[in-house]
Amino acid sequence: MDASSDLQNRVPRKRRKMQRVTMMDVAKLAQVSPSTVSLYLRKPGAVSPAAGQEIARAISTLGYVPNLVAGGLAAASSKVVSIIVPSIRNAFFAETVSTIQSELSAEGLQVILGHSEYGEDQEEALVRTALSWAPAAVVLTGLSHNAETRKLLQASGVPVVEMWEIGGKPIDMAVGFSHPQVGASAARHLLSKGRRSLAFLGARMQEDHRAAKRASGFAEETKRAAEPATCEIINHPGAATVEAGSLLLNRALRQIPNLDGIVCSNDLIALGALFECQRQGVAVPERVSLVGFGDLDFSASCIPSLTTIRPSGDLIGREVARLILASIHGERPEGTSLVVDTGHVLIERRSS
Amino acid sequence: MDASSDLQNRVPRKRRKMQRVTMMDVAKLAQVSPSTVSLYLRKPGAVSPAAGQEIARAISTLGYVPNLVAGGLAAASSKVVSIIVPSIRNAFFAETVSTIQSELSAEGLQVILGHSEYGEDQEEALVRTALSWAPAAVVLTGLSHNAETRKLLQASGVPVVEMWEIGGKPIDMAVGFSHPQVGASAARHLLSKGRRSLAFLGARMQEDHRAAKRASGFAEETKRAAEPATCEIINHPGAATVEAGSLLLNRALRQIPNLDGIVCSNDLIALGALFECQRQGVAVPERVSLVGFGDLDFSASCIPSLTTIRPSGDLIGREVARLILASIHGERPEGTSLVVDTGHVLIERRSS
DNA sequence: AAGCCTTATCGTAGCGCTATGATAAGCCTA
DNA sequence: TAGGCTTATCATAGCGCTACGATAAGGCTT
Repeated sequence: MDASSDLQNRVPRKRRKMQRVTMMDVAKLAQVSPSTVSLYLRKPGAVSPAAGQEIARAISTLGYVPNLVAGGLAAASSKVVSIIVPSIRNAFFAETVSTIQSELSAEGLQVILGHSEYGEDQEEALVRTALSWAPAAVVLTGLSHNAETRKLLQASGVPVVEMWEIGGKPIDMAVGFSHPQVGASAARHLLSKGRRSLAFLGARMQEDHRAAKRASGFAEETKRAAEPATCEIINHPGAATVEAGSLLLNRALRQIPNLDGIVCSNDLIALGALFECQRQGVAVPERVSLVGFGDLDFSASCIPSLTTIRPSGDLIGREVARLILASIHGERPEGTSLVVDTGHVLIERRSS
Repeated sequence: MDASSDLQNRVPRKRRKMQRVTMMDVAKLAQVSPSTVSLYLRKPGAVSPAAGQEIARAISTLGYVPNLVAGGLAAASSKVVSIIVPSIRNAFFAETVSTIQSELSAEGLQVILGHSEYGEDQEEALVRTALSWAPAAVVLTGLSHNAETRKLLQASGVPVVEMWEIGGKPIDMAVGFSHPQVGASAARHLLSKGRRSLAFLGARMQEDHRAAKRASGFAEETKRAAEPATCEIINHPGAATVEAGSLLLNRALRQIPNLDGIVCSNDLIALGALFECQRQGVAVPERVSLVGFGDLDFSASCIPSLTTIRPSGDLIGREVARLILASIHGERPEGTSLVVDTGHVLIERRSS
């Protein structure tokens, strides 16, 4: 035979890999069409009870596991929600992610996780891969992103929720609270206790813009006070840890002779500061008042118990999930950008 | 025309949704075939430099984002690794997940996260959905799973890593350490300090089998001691929190008159116990020695600093990632189940 | 009983990509 | 210069599912 005929009647290619059980197999066993199986899986109410039972039986006898990848491709949108946080090690974000995850998994959505380590370029890369999953929604942390990230997301048409911060223009939706207001609340609290030489102890504020905003809100409220008061912002370039808190406290003690009020960028730092006060013989709250942020696990139990500001990562998570589900179900008021303020609560305990 | 001819020459269906830019578009612009673009994306070295440049240019002008869902379907295995932990709120797992994620993302793998809340049936459901992603690997926590979970995973042929525990028969691979040995180390340490009335304070040990194993390892080592020593295991049914630690300490003080050595199931509980000792006027380490587990952030800084056992969640994460990558690249010795012991280290500080 | 709705089910064309094997284009070697 | 080997590139058949539109089967009207 000649070459041209060879081109025409080609041998069927070897199939690469037969996967276990497909929807087709289920359909055959249940004596219905694949479409009906698919329909049953997506909207069980739409098929007749008889067919439904037949299909359910077939699924269980065959041990059928639907292939979400194929489904995602066919539906042009996969059942994943991509969440990008600065760090999962951070208890705040862990709580929120955990809550979002719980709420979404009830609706059959998966969570894909990424952490940016507070880098905007790294965040952009994560957004890029997130979008290659054709996700049902993307969740970002904060409102600060580089231009490319915003462009990518806007162009994608995917619902986007920015969480843990409000007070700027969101890409799409936002759930969180105002960080400057948190700083201001802390300042007012200390001022109301008669404290006049204040310090804000923060970590990694070059990158953690939200912490920086709490600091500046704090500083501004101090300036605005009726009685004259001073305020210094002290930053630790490393991570916000208990140890950083100890270091920061010592720096504050050195820099501010009459220091009598301290706000920490989070409760871990506050705990470190508290321990260091104890070591240095600085009485809390007698000589200095201490206010944290986050209301972590230990904050109510430590000695003295820690006055802190609770932002409720849990509530944020629930609201994020709610907005995502509403968007997916098309219940969202078109055109308006949705912003939910979850607020914050100052919890007064013994340290102030 | 009759019905049968109508069946034959049907109108082409409306396409549902055109996606932005496809590989085809890139191929057209770069004047090569789609296969070449695909090849370039997967193995850049395999295409000529000239074609590569052309393709790269096309990708950037069009802003092409590859569709991983389609890729996953075609390749019969998606670039996701599914990690199932009991809880992300737990600092241990957060650390490990974070590390795995970092290591894997360098190889273009995504992490899908699930949390089982210490429920085996919930874990099974998570494994089921995990498998519907045709994942490159599945990571589970611990060696205790229900029969169905094991069956599903074994049948799937997907690489499986069980982490944070060794000492049983893994489904496929395991990375972790022996929990009874951790308990035994803690017991030996307290005994060596002359402590004889010991207690193990744990939380949620009905569900947290690993904590329960640390407790029993502790109890057995105590029995085996040269000098006679007693040991009680006290369990708090709720979560392992600082507050649980306070409650547990009070119960221990009530139940054990001469209590002089305490091991806590984790450092959060130990911190709570430490605070409570301070409140109750129980001198640590003079009257009781205290040993924790986990070496969390605060353990070195608290007062007194906490003797603890470090399991190294970070190392576990790195090893898990290494095994996964080896499996994917087919560098794994066939047939052997791989088990990596990451060990544990007792860090002696002031609390003992 | 004809006509018109519903409702349940089906057939099939892609979704965008990768794997496979084929082909074309060089590049030696004899 | 022919034959044999590498590469580099290509054409195409699915991967398993969902969405679309069509069809069949009843159930009401009038």
